[in-house]
Amino acid sequence: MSGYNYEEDSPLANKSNIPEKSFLESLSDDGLLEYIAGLSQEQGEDHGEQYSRGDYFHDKQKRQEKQDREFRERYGNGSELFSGISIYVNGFTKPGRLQLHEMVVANGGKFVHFLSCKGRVSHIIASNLPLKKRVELASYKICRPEWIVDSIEEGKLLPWQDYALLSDQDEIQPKLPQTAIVSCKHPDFLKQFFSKSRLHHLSNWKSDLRAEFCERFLEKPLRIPGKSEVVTVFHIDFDCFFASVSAAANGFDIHAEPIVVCHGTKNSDIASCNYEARRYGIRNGMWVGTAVRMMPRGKKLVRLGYDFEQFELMSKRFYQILHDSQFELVLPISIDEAVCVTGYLTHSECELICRGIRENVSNVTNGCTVSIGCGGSLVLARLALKRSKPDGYQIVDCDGLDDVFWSHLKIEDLPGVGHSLACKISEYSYPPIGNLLELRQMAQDSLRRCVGEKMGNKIYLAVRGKDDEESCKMIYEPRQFFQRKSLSIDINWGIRFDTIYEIDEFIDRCTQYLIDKLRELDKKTSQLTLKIMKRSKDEAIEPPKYLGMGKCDPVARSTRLGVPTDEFGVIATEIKSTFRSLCCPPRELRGIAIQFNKLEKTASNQAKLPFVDAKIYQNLPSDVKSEIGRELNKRSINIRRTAPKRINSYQEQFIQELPTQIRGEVENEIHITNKVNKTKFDEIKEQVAKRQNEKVNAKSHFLGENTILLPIKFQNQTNFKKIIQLVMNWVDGTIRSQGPHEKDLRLFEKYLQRLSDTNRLPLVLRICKLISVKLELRSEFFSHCNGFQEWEKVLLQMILPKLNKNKHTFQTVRKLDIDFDT
DNA sequence: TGAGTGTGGTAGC
DNA sequence: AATCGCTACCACACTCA
Repeated sequence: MSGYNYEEDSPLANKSNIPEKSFLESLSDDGLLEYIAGLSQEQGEDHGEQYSRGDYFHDKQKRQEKQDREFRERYGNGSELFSGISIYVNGFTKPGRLQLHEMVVANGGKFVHFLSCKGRVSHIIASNLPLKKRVELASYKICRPEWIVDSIEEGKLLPWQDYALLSDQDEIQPKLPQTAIVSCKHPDFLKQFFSKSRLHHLSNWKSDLRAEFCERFLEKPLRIPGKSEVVTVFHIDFDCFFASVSAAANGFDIHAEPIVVCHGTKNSDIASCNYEARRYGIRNGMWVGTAVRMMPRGKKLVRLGYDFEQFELMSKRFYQILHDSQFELVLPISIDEAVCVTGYLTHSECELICRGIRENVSNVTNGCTVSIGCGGSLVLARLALKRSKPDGYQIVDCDGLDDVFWSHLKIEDLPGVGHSLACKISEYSYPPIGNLLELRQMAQDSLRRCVGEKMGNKIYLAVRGKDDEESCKMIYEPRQFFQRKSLSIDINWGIRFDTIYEIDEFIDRCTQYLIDKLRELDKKTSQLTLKIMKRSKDEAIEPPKYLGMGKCDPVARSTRLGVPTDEFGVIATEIKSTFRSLCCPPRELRGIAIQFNKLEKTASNQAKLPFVDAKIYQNLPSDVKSEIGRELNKRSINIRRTAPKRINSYQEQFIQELPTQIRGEVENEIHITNKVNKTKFDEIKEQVAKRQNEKVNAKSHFLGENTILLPIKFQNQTNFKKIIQLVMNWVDGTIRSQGPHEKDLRLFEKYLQRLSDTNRLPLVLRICKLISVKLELRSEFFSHCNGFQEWEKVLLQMILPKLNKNKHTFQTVRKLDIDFDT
């Protein structure tokens, strides 16, 4: 170890000269937070009395600055290897903390001593991390110290991912033989399902690649070609990616046997099949059983499983090659596919590039092949790619395109044209259009009439080798193009529930999943959509595919939230409430999708507002607390729990969890109450209190326990009884006077509407009956009163119509009564 | 006429 | 044993004021 002596540098002698106050004041916000964290951290260690807080920290601060300067002077050969990187070392490491500190600082990096403030640390170095800490630091880049050592040795910054600290659990846990399927009622369902879902992986990879593109862009703004510039586009794509990679990983020769990648043996989707399998007519997306039947007698079809890790690894190497090539833009399309853009290149230059890439990729992926299409526009590159497959490349020049090129392309080869549009187009004229050569003959107007304005235009341009404006955005406004605009989760497999409560729990878990992602993005949402898949009438309860969704009717409903939010309570409650409004009997549900539609950046003043962890604050030596407290106060820095819980009063939390509609009302009520408190009209006050009480009780009925983690309980007898009690008192109290107040009545009506919207007509019926009985009982004395007549009107004009309107659904609702325990 | 909603289609393997 | 049918985004038809 180098000869640094910390004690030597301690400017203890100076301590009396520095007024304590000015020291605190002299620190930046970050510095202050660090100071507090440090103080709290060191509190447990035996420091001795001679060390007072001011000196201690001042020492530390000065010492560190000095150290860093010295390190750099002594060792810094001007290396900027770690420039822009700031590391934090956690726990015991080899080499040790001090050595790492030295290495990083000497090479232009920053060394952070405390993890007090998020965002200041780019990497965490650790050799071993206990599970708890791992969870706590999950959002950081955590890698082993060898990353630093090796990077210095190599003289270049190595990818930290290669040194990522794997959890002990990951390593120790033995690979279990196929685990049984976890039911959708089980908390681990989502995790297990996603871990095996190819589509989930494809979607996630795509999002990650897009996010990475944006980050890259932010770091180093790319040169975007001008719209008038001539560009060359390379569209590069693996040949049957999953099949190739799985085959290579399992030692199969991709050319020798027909291979498919799938889970099962019968009604399982084929994610990918090699060209050998395609010779027999097998296609991606087919069921395995169908494919097996297409094989000639005696010929075997090889079935391989998914190896998502391997797919990811191969993709990483693929993209690495593209990034290392001299493209101006590398645009991610999917895990195995990218579009690369350069300025004008000659034909032979293009050829050189295509060959180079194909060879490089094959070298690093155990012989997997990519095909490349190259042309002067996105669409030409893509069409050329189609023609080049498999295992080839094609460079096309717009002017030199012959009829052969077009006649070999199918309508579905056009980007954005799938099965549905292809059918529409081919059937639009007689004889049916079969290839792009024929489609080129179609007039722009007919095309637009056939497939719509935009798509008609797009296709018209596409068959002439030109991109439409929308597709161009990928090149000319890539950041906007790859920016995420929504966030959602879809589950349409394995969904089999019996009760509404199980669905509530499931919705809670989905919501939590989304919120975690939302917070990672530092965003909030202001519009939600719930989409469900409901078994179509007359469809079998269990479809051919095991736990599949079968034929379903999709239904969607969206909600606007007044204020963008990332609160679990608000969102989960809203979704659960929306689910009820869609009237799907629990057993008929086959799929759920939840979307966050309008994403907004978390308000910057809120996001950046520094805060001190309450725990840390509590740990401070008591003599400093008050002083620190004052300083924090002065700077408007909050003390709060680390898991930010912004709701502090019971009432607020309660309101947060109400569905928006009701929330608005309750908030309004509270607003009125506050006003009333000022004007002190006792009578009104009483009325409002009563009304509010009634509302709150009504909400308790909806929400049951107020803990967000508990399932919503609808059968809470006590609460419903309370509501009835309230209503009855209300009727009693107003029957002999002027009748119900209009405002009260409106609230009451909304409550009834809510009940009927959420399939609880029996409750409405019960309220109806009780009121009717009450009126009957009172008719002898009060039938002449205004109030009596008003109530009769309510019964006949408001409540009964609701029941009648829903008569047709009453039958099904009846069946659900058991669930609602009325 | 413009804004908002729900539906449908497509893309990747 | 089966089986893991996701998810972001655009365009359109429709409704409402």
